[in-house]
This record gives sequence, structure tokens and C-alpha cells, in this order.
Amino acid sequence: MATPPSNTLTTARDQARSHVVAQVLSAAGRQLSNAGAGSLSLRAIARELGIASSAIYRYVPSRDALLTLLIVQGYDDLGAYVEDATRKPRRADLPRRWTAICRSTREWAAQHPSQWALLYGSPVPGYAAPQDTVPPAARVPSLVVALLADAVRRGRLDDGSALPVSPRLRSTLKPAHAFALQLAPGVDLPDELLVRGLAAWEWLVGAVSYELSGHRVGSVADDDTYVDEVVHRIGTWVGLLPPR
Amino acid sequence: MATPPSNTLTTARDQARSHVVAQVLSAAGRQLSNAGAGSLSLRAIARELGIASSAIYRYVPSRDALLTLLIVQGYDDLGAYVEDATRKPRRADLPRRWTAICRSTREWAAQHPSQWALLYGSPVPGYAAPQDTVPPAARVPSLVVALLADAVRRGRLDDGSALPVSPRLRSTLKPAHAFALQLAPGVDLPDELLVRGLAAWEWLVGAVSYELSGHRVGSVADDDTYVDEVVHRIGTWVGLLPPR
DNA sequence: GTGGTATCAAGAGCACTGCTCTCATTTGTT
DNA sequence: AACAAATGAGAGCAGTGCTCTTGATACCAC
Repeated sequence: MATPPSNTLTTARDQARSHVVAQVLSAAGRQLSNAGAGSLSLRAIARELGIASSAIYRYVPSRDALLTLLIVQGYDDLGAYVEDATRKPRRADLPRRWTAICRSTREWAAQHPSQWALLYGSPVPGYAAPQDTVPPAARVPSLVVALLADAVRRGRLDDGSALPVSPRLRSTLKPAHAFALQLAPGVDLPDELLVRGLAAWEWLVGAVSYELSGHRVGSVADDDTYVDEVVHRIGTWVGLLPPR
Repeated sequence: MATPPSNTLTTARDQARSHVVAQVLSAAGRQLSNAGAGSLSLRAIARELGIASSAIYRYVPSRDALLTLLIVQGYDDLGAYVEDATRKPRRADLPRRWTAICRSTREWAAQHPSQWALLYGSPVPGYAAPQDTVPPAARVPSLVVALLADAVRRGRLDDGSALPVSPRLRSTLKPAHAFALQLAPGVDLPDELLVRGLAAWEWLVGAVSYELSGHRVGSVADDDTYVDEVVHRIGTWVGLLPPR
């Protein structure tokens, strides 16, 4: 009897192995939520799983590698959450799609502050994000680009405040342009719009982090209404929303 | 002979003591720059100063307390740097004052990435910023408010895109209003402007952090020209700059 | 079935951390 | 000179990431 196709992992051992890996990841995620990335301890995970501390290293090469796995998982979780929320409005309802992106991003961050900090917080010095975190990290930005592409396609973009783009800026935007082109092959997003989209996304991330870090406590009584307001204003600035 | 006035600390011991404290802080700052907040080690500082590891605790109660000191020092350093840069343009030159705030903030962050991360990065879980970090943290925002107040005073604010402010939003902004009123007692900053100013500042912090975390690497070829552009656009959005 | 091998679990151990004791020494004041 | 406060050093505790060795599995080919 020939061995089963080796590309699908079906040997009982591999199955058990990936099960343990999943347990490790789950325990790590739980620990991350409770105590934050700083105090994530491999030994504590081993204790929780009831195995020796040294046995952890059969499943995860190092603490940094585990953090990388958690980062990828975090990006994917956030991406799925925002994609889900963005699917709810009708596709033609650009304003609602924009607010859905913003609100769901903030919601996810509020529900998973430690993972958000892991994704968009201070990078651990000496830790360079491996290449395999890039695609999952691009999921939400992809939604923004798709939204802008739809707006261009339907001619529903308010270009009232469009500014001329210098050649220097144009060449600087080449990578973003390539990203957008690959994502929405049909439409050609003008560089001017790319600046607005990228800046809007950076702003959103910044505002969420600002709130989560507690920097806004003394400035605003109710974060919800403030954020709602700013989400609206940025949407207007980008050209996706009418000026109310 | 009466003891010298006790409010001024002149006893030789106190002098030596504060000297050692300064050395500890300096070594901690150096270590922070090299290795980041995560791997800041009291024992390593003690080694560098040539004293026993336990002796550190005569000068700093705990690692968290040392981090707090570094945070306060960081805010003050950043505040002084930006204040300095903002003093250079003529006071009437509002556009240049705005760009000076943005550029100097970004410069300082680029020169002190670890301290920036300490100030605006992911908060250490379980670590609540003590009250004495609040005033130094408000230094740069104060500059923004002062700038806006000047703009209002001189009637040089472009209110073309001003939006109505709902009562709900108005009451949410009370703390910010109080902050501004205390800073610029003469002028009354409209709530509409407060939203724009606060949002602009949050955006700036977000963009700097975004860049420092390396999230922008795949999107833009030259960060400098991109940031210049966005600084200009936000300035325009706030109403401080003409639309080029 | 049996032998060989890759995998896994466990324990000991190293170097490091924050922090707390105790004890001796130095310093400043009365 | 005497006393008290401040300081320094060392040992020690509990914890960390990670490595090495040793012994027990489970798998796979013959």
C-alpha cells in the first residue's frame, strides 16, 4: 500500500502536532489579552498546557517567532472583522462603507487592545517584521483602496478640494500606485486620491491608537461622539462623504 | 546656628544624591536609545555606574517609576524641541508655525525613536500613567492651541469648510474647551475649531508613529516628500494654510 | 513482527531579570 | 563623641528565555 499523498498532512502525528500548536497559539492569545505582549511568557503557556517548559520549543522556535504568529493572526482577525462589517452596506453606499471601515476597526481595537498594540504599537527594537506579515497587514488598506476605486468608477468622488500633484510626489507614490493597480486593475486611481486615501488610513490608525493609549482622556468627554464626528470629517475630506 | 533653609537642598549628601539620580537617568536614557524600553534593565544600569544592583533602589523605587521619569523627561525634551522650532518663524507667519510644529515633532521622533515609542506607543499593560506626566504631555498640544488662538485673533483662519457643531458634540468638547480657555484666556476658540485642532494633532502623532513603526515602507518611496505633502494638506484642512 | 529512526517529553542547568532582605559602612547632625 | 539617617554590598527568591542531555514514544520500511 502506497503512502498517502505527502502534501496533505494526515499522519496522526502531524495532526496531534498541529493541534498542540493551535493550543499554544490559543493560550498565547489569551495571555496576550490578559497581560499584554510584554509579559507573554512561554513558561506560563507551558504551565497552562500542562507540559514541561522545554517542550514548548518543539512547537514554537522562540518567543519572537510566537509573537510573529500572533501578529499574523491579529492582522487576519482584524481584516476578517472589518471585511465583514464592510460587506453589510450596499456596495453603492459609499458613505456607509467608509464609516463601516472606520467603526469596525475601532471596535476591534477596543475589543482586542493588546493585539492592536502588537500590530500598530511601538515595534520591539531589534524585531523586524518578517515578510509573511505583509499580506495580512494589507487586508484593511485593501478595503480602503477598493472603496476608492468604486468611487472613481462610479464618478461619485468629490474632487472639490483636489490639489495638483508635483512630479516629485508622483514618483514617491509609485509603490502605492502599484498596490492599487494590482488590487483594482480596471480603474486608475489618480495619485491625488492615493495621498488622500493613505493619509486617511494613517489618521484612522493614529486616532485609534491615541484613544487606546489613553491620551485623549483629558480632552474629550465622550470618545464615541468625538470619533463619529472625525470619521465623518475625514470621509468628507477624502471626498467619499457629502459635507453633511 | 540655625539650619539653612530646608526648602533649598544644599546638604552635600543631597547634592551627591541628585547627581547619582541624574547619572541613573542618563544611563537609562542611553540604554533606552540603544535597546528600547522593553529591555531596560536596572541591573545593567547599576553595572554601568559601577554599583551593586541592589543599590539602584536607593535612587529609584522601581522599574516602573524609572519609566515614568523617562516619560516625563521625554515629554519635556520633545516639548522644548518643538517650542524652539516654533519660535523661529515670525509670530504672524501662521503657515510656517504650523509646519514648524509638524516637522520638528517628526524630527524629534526620528532622532529619539525609543522615547517616542515610550510616549505615544503601546502602553505597558497594567501601567497607568501617573498624574505628573500630564502637564509635560500637554506642551506640544499647547502650541497648537496657541497657534489656533492667534489665527482666530488675527482673523486669519479659513473657515470655508466649517461644519455645524451639534449640541452633543459641543458638550463632549467641554474639557478641550476648558484647556484652550485656560491657555488663551482672551480668545474664545469655537468648538468647531477645537475638533479640527485636536484631530490634526492626533493625525500628526499617528503619521509619525506609522512611519516609525515601518508600516509605510511598502506604500511610499520617499517619506519626506510624502509627509511634507500631508502636513500641508492637514494645515489646509485646519484652515491655517491657503490651498497652495 | 522487528529493527531503525524521527519525534517528543522531561529535567537539569545557564545567564539573566526585578526586587527584598540583612548587615556593615559611611556621612551629617546634635 | 554619640547617635541617627543614608548608603553600599551581598545573598537570596521567584521568575524569565533558551539549550543540552536523557529516556520514552510512535511511526515506517523491511
